[in-house]
Amino acid sequence: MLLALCDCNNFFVSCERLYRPELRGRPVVVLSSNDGCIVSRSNEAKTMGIKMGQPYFQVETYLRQNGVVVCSGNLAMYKEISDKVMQTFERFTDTMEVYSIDEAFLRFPKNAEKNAFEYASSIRRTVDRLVGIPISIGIACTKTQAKLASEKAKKISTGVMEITGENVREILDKTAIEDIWGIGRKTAEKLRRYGIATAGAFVLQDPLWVKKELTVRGLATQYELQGRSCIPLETKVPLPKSIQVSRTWGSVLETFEDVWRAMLDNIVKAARQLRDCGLAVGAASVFLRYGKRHSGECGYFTEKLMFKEQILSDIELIAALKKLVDAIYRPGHRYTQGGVVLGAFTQAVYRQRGLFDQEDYERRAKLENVSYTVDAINENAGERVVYPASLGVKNKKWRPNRQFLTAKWSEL
DNA sequence: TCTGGGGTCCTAGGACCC
DNA sequence: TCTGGGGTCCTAGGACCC
Repeated sequence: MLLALCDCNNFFVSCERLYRPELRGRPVVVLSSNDGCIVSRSNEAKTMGIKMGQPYFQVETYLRQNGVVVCSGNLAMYKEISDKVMQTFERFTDTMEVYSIDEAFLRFPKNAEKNAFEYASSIRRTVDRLVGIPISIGIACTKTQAKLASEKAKKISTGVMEITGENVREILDKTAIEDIWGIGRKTAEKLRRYGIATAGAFVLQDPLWVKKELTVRGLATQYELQGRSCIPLETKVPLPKSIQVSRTWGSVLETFEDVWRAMLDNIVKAARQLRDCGLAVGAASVFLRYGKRHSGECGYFTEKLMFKEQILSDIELIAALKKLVDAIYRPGHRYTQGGVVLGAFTQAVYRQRGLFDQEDYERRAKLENVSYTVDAINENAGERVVYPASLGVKNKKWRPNRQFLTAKWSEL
């Protein structure tokens, strides 16, 4: 079995360049929500030493002085482009796992295994022609090896790298332990303390020791690097176990009215996701964060609620969570961020119906129909045209900042 | 003035059960 | 003097991923 990890190069920057071809060849960075941190960099920007995750305000002057183009993140746009990339991948396999917005694992068809390199090259050409996004491809027999191969592929001109029985040894010996998928900062530090600095040294360790020190997941990583597949391809999109929507707001909020409006926007977004997944929610929590997170006094309030019966309509969810937000809100704080987390799901169609509540049941069904209808209208319109009046029409000062937005929705 | 947002899985420890 | 063995469920915290 042969797996390929297809990974879009500098994905968000590449998306921006689709709409602004004049940015090709220039240093470009894309910012996270609220123009907070750098989350994508062009190769030119990487060469200049700009770091992933760097706070924008720290490098603002440097970027301006050095002609780096700055873009506010536009996740809705990137998702549309991602969908087109994934659709293109589907031409090349019937067994694929969409791993993230810019990556997918593809199982190569049997007849492609002999000419894997050529097959991968044709995937690259096709995606470039049909979508215009550059990709790198790593080929191997396990996911962990394929991830590693794709990292190596990014550094060579062909954009394709295959790990085989012949070259695996040499590649692992040249790979720092922290560059392995599944080995994070803490684990890498620990392994280095034991004198294990490369992937090549890691695979030689006693599996029992690895399991004891790094748990079963570290063991899986070790096996995968050795070529034993332990992490299966997840071809079906799993239903989420929780849905979280939170935002750092564009300005500090202090009154309950402001905070509630901002939270309402999060709740409506979360509820829409819930219904899109065909789920109903059994428990929810809200949180409010105040103060400056990285200096001075700060903290957060949070509270959780279990529903007697699982619900999914905006109206019911809003009513329940307003009480919760009311319970955690305390005047006199400078609120900067808030969010909602939904959990304890069941599939909406399989919900248990209460025994003694015919009237409630009918009322609930009506509210749910309202929500489904509103979803359909908004889906059709391509954006949110129907929403709770209490959200307000103007004065949305909680909206995250997006100073450098490339395109407005209407122009896409 | 200013540092994102959204997930998953694993483990340990406590409560509780027989 | 001395106090078993086995299990489940829940939660918090840690670690990892994009």
